[in-house]
Amino acid sequence: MVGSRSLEPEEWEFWDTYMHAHRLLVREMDRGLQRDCGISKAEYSVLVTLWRAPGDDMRVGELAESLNWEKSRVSHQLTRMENRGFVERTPHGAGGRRAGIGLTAKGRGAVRSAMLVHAGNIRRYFLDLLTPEQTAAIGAWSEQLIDHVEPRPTET
Amino acid sequence: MVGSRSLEPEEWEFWDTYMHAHRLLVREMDRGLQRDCGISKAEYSVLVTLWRAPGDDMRVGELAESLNWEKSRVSHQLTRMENRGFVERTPHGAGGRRAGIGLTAKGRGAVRSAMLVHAGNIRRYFLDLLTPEQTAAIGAWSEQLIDHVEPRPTET
DNA sequence: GTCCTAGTGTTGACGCGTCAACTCGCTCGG
DNA sequence: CCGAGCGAGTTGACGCGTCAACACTAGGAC
Repeated sequence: MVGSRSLEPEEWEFWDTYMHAHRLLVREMDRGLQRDCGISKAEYSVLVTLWRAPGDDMRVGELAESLNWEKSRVSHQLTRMENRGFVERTPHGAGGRRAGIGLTAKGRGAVRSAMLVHAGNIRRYFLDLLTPEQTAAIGAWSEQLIDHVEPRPTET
Repeated sequence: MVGSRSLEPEEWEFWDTYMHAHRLLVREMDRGLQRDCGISKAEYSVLVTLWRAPGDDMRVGELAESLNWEKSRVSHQLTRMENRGFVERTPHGAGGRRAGIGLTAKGRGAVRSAMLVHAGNIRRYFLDLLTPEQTAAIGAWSEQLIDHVEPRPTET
């Protein structure tokens, strides 16, 4: 497996084409969110996760777990979003420890419109461009890759 | 807003799964390059592009064009890579040409090993996991998406 | 009690990426 | 000649993301 022999030209090209397509897809999705809602993809992820949270506030660790992000990344992101007024850290832990993360009213408003915009863009730039066979192929491949890299028995 | 009707649950899930898979793929590719060659994906792209360049040095604009990057991004990247000793900006002042970009010996060495490592990882994390039908589907989709977003007859 | 360790969250340094503003040298119109 | 404008390249500010290091609390072990 460490054969590391080089790829055939058409394999390189296939890889490049796929990566290029994905980059464009992500770029358009990001720009749509930014342009229409004024939020970034990272902010979107946090907002949606908090919005779907059962209780009113989450802990940083839960957020990190749920997003599959590192805690430090969550913390940095929360700092930025707190400055923008989307979330607030409630100092509600035992002994003055900051623990709870909650959406502000502004955050709740943002997430509502963002989900609509995002859904539309997923349709426009992704779902609508796929034939059923391509959908099946990409779905199967995605699951297989996830299983391969991160063997986690989340079988559906 | 546009049509913006929300997505069906299985559409959301399809999107999430695909994005998750792609994130894992990119992460593994990046880590492999970083671990085995000590270079980042961005550095890899620049190194390979310079290595494949016809002459001995390129201009920033050509590099940007070739990589499909913004010039400022190229410039920032070159600054970092110059500090690391992979490339050099040759003051080429006469005739309106300002700076040529060339690989150093270290850069040439790095690109050689990086391409092998990268090729192996593309195989391991991408090509080997695809059935021929999936390959065909992803290839077709990629080209269609590129055409959709960036209507440019890039025949590669 | 003190020390050790584990868990949780934060911070700093740094690379990556975008956008806007800037410099520099050239060319062209007056 | 002068300056407006253009194209090439750079820089700065800022957000995103990772890694390593740093609190701080809690729970034992002794």
